[in-house]
Amino acid sequence: MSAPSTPSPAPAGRTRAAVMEDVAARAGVSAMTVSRVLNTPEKVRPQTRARVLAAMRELDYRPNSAARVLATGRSGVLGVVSFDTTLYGPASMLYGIEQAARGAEYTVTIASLRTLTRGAIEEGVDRLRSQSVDGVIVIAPHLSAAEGLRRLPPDLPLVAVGAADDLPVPVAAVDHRAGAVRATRHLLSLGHRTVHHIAGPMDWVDSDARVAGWRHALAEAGREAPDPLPGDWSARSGYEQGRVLAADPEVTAVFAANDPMALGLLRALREAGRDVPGEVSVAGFDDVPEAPFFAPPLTSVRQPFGEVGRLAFQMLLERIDGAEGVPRRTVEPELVVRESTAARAD
Amino acid sequence: MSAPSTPSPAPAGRTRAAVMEDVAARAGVSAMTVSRVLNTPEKVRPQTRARVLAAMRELDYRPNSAARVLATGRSGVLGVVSFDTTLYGPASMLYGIEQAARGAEYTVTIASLRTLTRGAIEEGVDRLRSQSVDGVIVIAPHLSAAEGLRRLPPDLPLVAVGAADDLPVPVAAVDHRAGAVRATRHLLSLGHRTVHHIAGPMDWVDSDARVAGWRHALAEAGREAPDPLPGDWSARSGYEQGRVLAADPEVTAVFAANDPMALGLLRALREAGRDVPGEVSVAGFDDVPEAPFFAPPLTSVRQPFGEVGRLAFQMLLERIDGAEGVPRRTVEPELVVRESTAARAD
DNA sequence: GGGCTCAATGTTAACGCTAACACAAGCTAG
DNA sequence: CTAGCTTGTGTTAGCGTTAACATTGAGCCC
Repeated sequence: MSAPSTPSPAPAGRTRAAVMEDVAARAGVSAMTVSRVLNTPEKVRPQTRARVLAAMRELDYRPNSAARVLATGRSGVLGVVSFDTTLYGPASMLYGIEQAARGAEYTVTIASLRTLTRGAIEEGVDRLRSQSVDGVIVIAPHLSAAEGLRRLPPDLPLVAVGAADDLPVPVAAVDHRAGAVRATRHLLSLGHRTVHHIAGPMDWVDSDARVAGWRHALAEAGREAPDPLPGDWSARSGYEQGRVLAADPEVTAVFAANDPMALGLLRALREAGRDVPGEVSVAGFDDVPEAPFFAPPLTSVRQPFGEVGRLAFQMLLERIDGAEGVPRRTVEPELVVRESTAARAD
Repeated sequence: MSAPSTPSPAPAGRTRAAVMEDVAARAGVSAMTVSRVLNTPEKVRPQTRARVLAAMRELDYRPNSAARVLATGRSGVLGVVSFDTTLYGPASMLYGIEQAARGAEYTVTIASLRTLTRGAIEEGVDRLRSQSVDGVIVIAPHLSAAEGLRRLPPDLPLVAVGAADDLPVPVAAVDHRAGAVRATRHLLSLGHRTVHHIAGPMDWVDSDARVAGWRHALAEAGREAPDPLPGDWSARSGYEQGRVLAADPEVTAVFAANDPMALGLLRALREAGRDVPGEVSVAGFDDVPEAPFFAPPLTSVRQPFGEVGRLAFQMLLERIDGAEGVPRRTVEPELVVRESTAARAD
């Protein structure tokens, strides 16, 4: 349509994209030599290589990956099956994976799950598999996901992120339990008699592990564990459970299983006129970028999402290269103390 | 290694995955008929079709997409080039795109940009193109991205999300300007003499449009526009600029260009002892899920990210199907009034 | 009942690339 | 000086699928 104004190297008027044969003809070599320049350049005489590279540039040649895949059986693509990539955690992990993958010349294809119905994971993996991915990373930290993971094709290289630990698949995860222990110990060390807990949804592995860590820290200090209150990760659920806790004058320390719930909790406490951290201390989990700006700035357990993403990718590479076994590697989270926790007033 | 315990339909011991020819042999037909069962089932006699489908199931056959791509030239894959998929906006759009794509039997491949250096977009598009994507959606709402978008191959179906409006590419966007106008008018209608603004980074199209909308609303009311304060989308920058604003007793209404900055601003005002909304009204932009739980709950402009993602996908489909021209379609954001804005105290 | 159409299926040849082997020329070693 | 190795390149075949054309047989019309 428009006149070619850019100094594009692609000859205008050309109708079909250049293929290897075109490059070969232009450089006066065979297609195979062109292929070698791409894959094993050291096996081509520098002079020839230069001619071929020049021809590629002149024709704006791009290798056709579909043909490559067909010929080699390797795609250089890895699939990520994830539940709700809108959440900060999954989004960050996806990002970490993508960055790591790029460094290793891999491309990432995604399959988001809308729901976690039975079979959803298998369907996601299937969609990716038919795209001939070299391997798959599953981000689905649900207990019910375990079932789906069990019945996956055993020949497909696969790594799960943050999954249950009794699975027959390799897992990369944050040590949620250790994080919960740290947060709870911190609150106890401030003189609180016990620590209440707003938990994540029942179905999540993360929730489970955090409840376990919280329980453990209370037990080792010889304290009773009050019933945890169930939330669903949303600020709203934190708010609702927070209203319950705010009404109970015995409550002086609360550990929320993630930051949005902590935010909701803070609002509930504020509305009930209970000062944080004067009357009640609050700790969260995730350490989202906004946590330092909550009212008050939130003490939270920082999850190294990006790092887990990189770890998962690395483990997947090992699988693809033929590693056996079902390792489980974890990354330690770190407690970041801010102003929402303080010594118990007497 | 382990004994086959699952009732997997794939015959154990089989070494190579089944291909079309295998299915054909088993069903007693030619490969072409199998292909037809997959692509144009109505052209195959029901009886034959059933036999073929049965054979597929028995052999756990999965079509090889690489071969399909090579033969047809269509991949059923679309690429998304995005800047920082960790941010709520891009993550939500990506999700919207993926969901829409799934409905149309498309798969999504991503290329995240680490930086927005010159050429980054082209490089991202190139990476995707060599994966033979059918089309590309670029999420890069930066002014500097414009340059990159200009020099893209004209034959590749492409849609930009939220890009500048003087570009030679189709654009799907939120009408940021209209959103800013609404927020500013709302604040003025509450009796504030003027509205201050914490802007996004200079380089973003979104920032620009929001500044323009804010300016317009002030101008139409005959008010002076104070100098906008530059932020970088982060809560921290909102906090820092907030300290400046909090120190100025003339300031009674602030419109922050996104919610995290509004959150930082709220903290700064709180620390300075200025009541919100008693002394100062605050409005944000994005309406993140946590906004209702800020202190106080934040009035904000809701961005329909998912909708924009769907719109972009739909526009891309039209491109792929041969549509011409460079349409620009926008979605109107909506103002959600909460407790952070109130009538000016006298 | 011969020629026609139409529906269902088969055959052949790509698609663009690379693995595997083949070959030529130059060099080394005995 | 010849067998044997090395280096650089070419040839052939095949990866799994579909487009395009070919074939077969049934049903129909005049």
